[in-house]
Amino acid sequence: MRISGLAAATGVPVATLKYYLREGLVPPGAATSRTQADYDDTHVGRVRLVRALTESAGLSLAAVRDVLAALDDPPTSRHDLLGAAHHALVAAEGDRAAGAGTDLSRRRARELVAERGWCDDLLLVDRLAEQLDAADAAGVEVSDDYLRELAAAADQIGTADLGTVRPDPVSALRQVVLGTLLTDPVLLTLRRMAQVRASRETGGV
Amino acid sequence: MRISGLAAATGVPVATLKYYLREGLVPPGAATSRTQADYDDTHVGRVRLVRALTESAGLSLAAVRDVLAALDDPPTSRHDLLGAAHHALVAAEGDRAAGAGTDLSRRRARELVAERGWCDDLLLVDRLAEQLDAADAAGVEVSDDYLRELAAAADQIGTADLGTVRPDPVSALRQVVLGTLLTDPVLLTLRRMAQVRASRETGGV
DNA sequence: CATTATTGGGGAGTGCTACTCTCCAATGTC
DNA sequence: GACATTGGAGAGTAGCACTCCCCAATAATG
Repeated sequence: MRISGLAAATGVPVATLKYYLREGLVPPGAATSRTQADYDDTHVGRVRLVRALTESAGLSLAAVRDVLAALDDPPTSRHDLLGAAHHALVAAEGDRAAGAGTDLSRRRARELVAERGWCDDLLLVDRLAEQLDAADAAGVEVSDDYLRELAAAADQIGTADLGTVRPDPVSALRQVVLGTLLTDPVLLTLRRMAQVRASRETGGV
Repeated sequence: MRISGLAAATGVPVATLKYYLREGLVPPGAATSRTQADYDDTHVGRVRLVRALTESAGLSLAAVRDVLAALDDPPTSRHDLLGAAHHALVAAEGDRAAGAGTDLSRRRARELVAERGWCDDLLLVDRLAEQLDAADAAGVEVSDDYLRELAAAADQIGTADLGTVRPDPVSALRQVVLGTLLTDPVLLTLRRMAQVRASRETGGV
């Protein structure tokens, strides 16, 4: 399959594919001559993956590149797999995290983590603290009780996420990283649907 | 307070505040002369809100404008409040929804909604269908069982969301819309934390 | 009252991202 | 042999979120 075939198979314009190739988001095809290369199904999958991560998960191309690099790498030691996965996830997401949140919100975050028996990954705790600060600054009060309920729901989700994983380390990494990124928007949509249901039940509002 | 005071109070540069004023994201201050206007605490709150929605919730300025417009409007009829809220939320988020998803995924989405007893808001169902398609295209399989678990967790969250609301209609709208937008990232962070916990429990992986 | 600083307003410029266009000689196809 | 297509690379584009600069009018200061 030549580049126009790849374009036809994925619905992505040839010019954009060339751009992805240049940027290293899609590996080059097998060159059959100086002006011809052959693309196969793995390329089709790659292109679709890039589109899904940008369009649905909302990642930037730079973030996509990081995620793909993490997936392609043999994850050094197999027991550090989830660590690698989260490194990829966290790095792929907001770089808007320079500061580390207020002392107060960091304490709240750390207390919640401790209460749940979660590990206190510094990156994640800091991020949570910043998000709590942002809500506070916007005048939205996030109570401890409410936060606990969110955490309980997250706990269920985390369990479900890991439940889908096969023991095979490479596909597990792929499954967790991509699955999480691609079902984040799904989760938020479900949340909105559930809100509508909840509002009906609590009366007309 | 003049514009420099507003800048000092919010940490946002004067040039940026002027830009927000021009774009109508922040209402003009009370003009005390042709070259002077007075800003008060409501302006400080507005600016902080804009920053929280862009930096933490990841909205574009255009989306922020839509959300603010929806909040400022008297919500026509008070019983359509959640409807207004969701209209604001949905409109504020992805416009990347032109198509409507595969027939298959739309059916899956509608079945899930029916199973949960949720209302089948067309906009939300279509969005969910597209997100499922994106995951599928990327080669990530989302099983029905897994989706059900996500929905169950979402149901809890939706209940918790509505539980924080006071019967006062105006503050309820504000609470739901802003609360949802600002705790979406919180929820995703908690999910990642829970994944780390789950991975520890299922063995070293 | 004179001088200096600041203000609101607005146009234009910046840096970044994700493409998109144009050109080229080499190659494939009919 | 004529024409279309390809890979490669440079340059151009559109949109976004600022950021800079200039202006005359005003406020603050001595």
